Amino acid sequence: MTRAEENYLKTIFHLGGSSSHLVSTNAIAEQMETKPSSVTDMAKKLAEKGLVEYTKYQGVSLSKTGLKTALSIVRKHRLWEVFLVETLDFSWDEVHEVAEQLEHIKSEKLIDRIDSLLGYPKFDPHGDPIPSKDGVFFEREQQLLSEMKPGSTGVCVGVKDTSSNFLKFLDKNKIALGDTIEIVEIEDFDQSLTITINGQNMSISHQIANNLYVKKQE
Amino acid sequence: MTRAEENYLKTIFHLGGSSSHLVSTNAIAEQMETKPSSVTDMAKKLAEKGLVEYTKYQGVSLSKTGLKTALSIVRKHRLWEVFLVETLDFSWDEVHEVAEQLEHIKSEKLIDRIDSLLGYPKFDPHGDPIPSKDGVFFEREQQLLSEMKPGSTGVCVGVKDTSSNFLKFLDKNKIALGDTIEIVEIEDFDQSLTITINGQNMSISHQIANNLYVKKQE
DNA sequence: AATCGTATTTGGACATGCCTAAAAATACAT
DNA sequence: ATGTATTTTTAGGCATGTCCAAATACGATT
Repeated sequence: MTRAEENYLKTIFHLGGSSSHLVSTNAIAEQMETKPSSVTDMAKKLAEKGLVEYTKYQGVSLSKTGLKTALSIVRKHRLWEVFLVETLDFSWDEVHEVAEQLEHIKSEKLIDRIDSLLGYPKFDPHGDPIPSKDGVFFEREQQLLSEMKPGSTGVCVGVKDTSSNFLKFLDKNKIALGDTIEIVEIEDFDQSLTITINGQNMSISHQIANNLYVKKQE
Repeated sequence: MTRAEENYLKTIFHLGGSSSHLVSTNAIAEQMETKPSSVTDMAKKLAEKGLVEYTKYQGVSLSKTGLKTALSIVRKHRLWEVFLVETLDFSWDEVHEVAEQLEHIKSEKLIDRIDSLLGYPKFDPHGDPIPSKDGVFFEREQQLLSEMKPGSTGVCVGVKDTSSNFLKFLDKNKIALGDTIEIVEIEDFDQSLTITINGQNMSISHQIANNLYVKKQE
């Protein structure tokens, strides 16, 4: 299993290509910043190896073993992210790049020991769930802050955009996972929100709210 | 800097190719388990990039920047080995393979934090010195146990052979770095040694003694 | 059902890093 | 000094993974 193959499987997984949902050549190319023709080549190769199902002009989806492989890479990526933040004091906006490299290290013992060192975390620093050794993970009940109604309350559980810029913005405004947010009001003309967080009122744009996952409080 | 380039530089360093000492194509090929013709190709490429000096039919040696790069890879390899043993409870005979992969991770911050986490160790689990960030390291005063005279005493400081087999042998016989060894006698016909270690007498073959570094005690 | 525009695939090409087989240079004999 | 053995290089090829440009298929519209 080469690094390129692993990256393709991971991307297909992130684009929802599990359980026979088809992902288009174009979508993969865009996500990976490569060309559709390269994707076609790799699709053939992965299909050959039984890691994806591929139908010409239709798209690809992960096979059972393909999904298993993808999950193990995602697991490694997210565990390394936790390690970088928890053990080495990286901030959550600088872990992605390094984890992209570390996720390809081949040693089951290594990742299991890291898992144990960290106390078997269930979520990574961005709130994404970490698959267990045997590929099980819980999709947490969540929705975008932008989908909530005024008057409702939620706990911040994850981010959709994991770009450094967005994460730094959250840091600067003291918005962190675990914080409780109440929606006070939504402006009609630009969809911006007034929220209460940590006892303070503040205004955030629709774009921000559209990239923050919250868990609705009853 | 590709992974292959890094591996070549590391190998040249280990074969003593610093400070204008020439290393032969064949030696590199053998060490890397590849063919001499491949080495020639890479030698040209590295010379092109200014990382080695290369004269046809003579051999290669590291340039200043080549040495710097090699040292940074060796530093990373050895720090990761310490991390695996100290933090993740790997045994010293199973760290090499994984460290071979980890040494290629590109993140200065990562390795510096690992260094700090470990308390800036000076030696790796096999007793090899760890270069500092700016490439400085101390070659410890040492000699092979097989070169010592009967009646002399030394402290075990390193291993020459780092193969899993040899290291497991040492474990099994309770020989560890830091132990004091006294040479009682050397057999004439097979060069085997009788030594006192941890208050016990034992016999070891010449081959074993030829792979153990000790520091002579005055 | 024909057409237009987009998505996808094909064919040909390139860089990297490796290989084999043959040629060239060097080293070592006598 | 000359021939032989060894080392090293060259030449040509192969696999991986990428790209571009051209050809092809799809699907939405009419």
